[in-house]
Amino acid sequence: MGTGLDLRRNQLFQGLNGCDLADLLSRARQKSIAKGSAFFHEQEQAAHCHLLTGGQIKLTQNSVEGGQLVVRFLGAGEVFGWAMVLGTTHYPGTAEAVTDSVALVWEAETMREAMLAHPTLALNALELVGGRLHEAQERLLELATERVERRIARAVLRLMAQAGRPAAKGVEVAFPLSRQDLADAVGATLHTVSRILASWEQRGVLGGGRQRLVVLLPDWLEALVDDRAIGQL
Amino acid sequence: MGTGLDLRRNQLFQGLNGCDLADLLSRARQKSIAKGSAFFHEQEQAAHCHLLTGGQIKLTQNSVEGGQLVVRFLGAGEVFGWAMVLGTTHYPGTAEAVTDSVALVWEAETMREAMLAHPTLALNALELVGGRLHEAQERLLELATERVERRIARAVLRLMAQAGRPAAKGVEVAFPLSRQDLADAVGATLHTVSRILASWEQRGVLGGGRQRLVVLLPDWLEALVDDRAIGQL
DNA sequence: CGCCGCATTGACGATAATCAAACGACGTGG
DNA sequence: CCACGTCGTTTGATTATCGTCAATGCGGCG
Repeated sequence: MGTGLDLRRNQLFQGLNGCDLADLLSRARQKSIAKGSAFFHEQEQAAHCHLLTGGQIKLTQNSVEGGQLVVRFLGAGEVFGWAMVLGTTHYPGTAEAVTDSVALVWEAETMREAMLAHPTLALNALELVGGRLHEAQERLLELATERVERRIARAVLRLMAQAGRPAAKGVEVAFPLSRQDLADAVGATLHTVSRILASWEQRGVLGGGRQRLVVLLPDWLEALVDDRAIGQL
Repeated sequence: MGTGLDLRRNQLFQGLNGCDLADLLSRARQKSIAKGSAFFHEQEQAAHCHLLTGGQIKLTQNSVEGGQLVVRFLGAGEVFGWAMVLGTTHYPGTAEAVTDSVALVWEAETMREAMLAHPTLALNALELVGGRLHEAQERLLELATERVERRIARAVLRLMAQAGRPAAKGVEVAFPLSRQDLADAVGATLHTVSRILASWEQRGVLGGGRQRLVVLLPDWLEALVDDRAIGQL
């Protein structure tokens, strides 16, 4: 569709033959969402299944008294909002576009039928969810056992790996994210994050500014994550 | 097999016809593990898929520097240790028996073939993992936004729902668990958990002792979880 | 030009970790 | 059967990490 995204290479569609894929695609609808709006909101009835073909989104969950958690950031090619396919009737989170975004949308029922007809598709989905579960448990371990600074370092490295783009000096995270977002991703407050990032900036580990993040010394962050106390100054 | 566990009712096997189920079962091996030992350890090569038919186990993950997280407690009828089916080559955690336990064990490959042959099975698995993912994300939100006391309350209520057994007075958690286990389940230290449980005991919310837990006032815990500050004394 | 949302910074306080010690129950072996 | 040792638990004192409260600065957008 001219977006440069080859769906045959998508993890979800591996092993599916061309005709079947085309058939499945013909059953999808396209949905465009402007930056700042959402594909769906937490607690809404979940009847669809989404595949992001362009743009970037942020999956969030809200606790009763104001707390927010960024479940994950995602970019083109990733599946999301498929609660119904996974056996949940309501969306567990909100999918907000942080960039103008486009997604393919199927009726959950259509996707389930396709999986029954093409077990490969179901197995691919199983691996996909398996991967997400694995990640979630890794994060749980980190959140339960590590302190804030290291968790932030991990988050930054992940963002770099996922949305990194070489910049004038260092690697820029091509993803508009506020300190608040980062805080919500690691389970900390805006303030703590700001302080820590500021200290990293002083040491020349990081650059950036308003909604931007540029990693200058990834190795330094890796060292911080891989424990050892780092040669301080 | 005389364990009183009806596998036809198992979530994983729903919608599978009797013959196919019998066939699949005939391909399983049985494995017994004594209390204190493990079905498998974190980081081991994962070539199998397990279904607990008797006993109780504890799934744990260890962080580099000593921290431990209890991923989940589970009882008869639950699937576990199927990393390979979910696309991971090594077990992400350890499955330790807290009671003498028995499990059916398949080669991961066998299970994958069965899923290809019976898409229903794959869809059931997908829902199962979907549920686990959902739980994991809920825990992430809690861990990131709530205080220790409330997290403990939640954990206790969950344990009660999962392994509760009416006792002389109140409901006993039929699961041998130490304060340390509970601490590792909520991301706190043994000491903090001990203190909080002690305070609950004083108020008559809880009873129990060494490795035992008896909930006397579940409503009180629910109130604690559902926020509002509770009428103190 | 002025407002609004994002970010920075400081002071303070509290939650929960860490350090430290002792107790009680249970199981084991003498 | 009792003594002993181990493991789980309790409790106290102290500290530190991080959240809360508060105020100000900055940059973009209307």
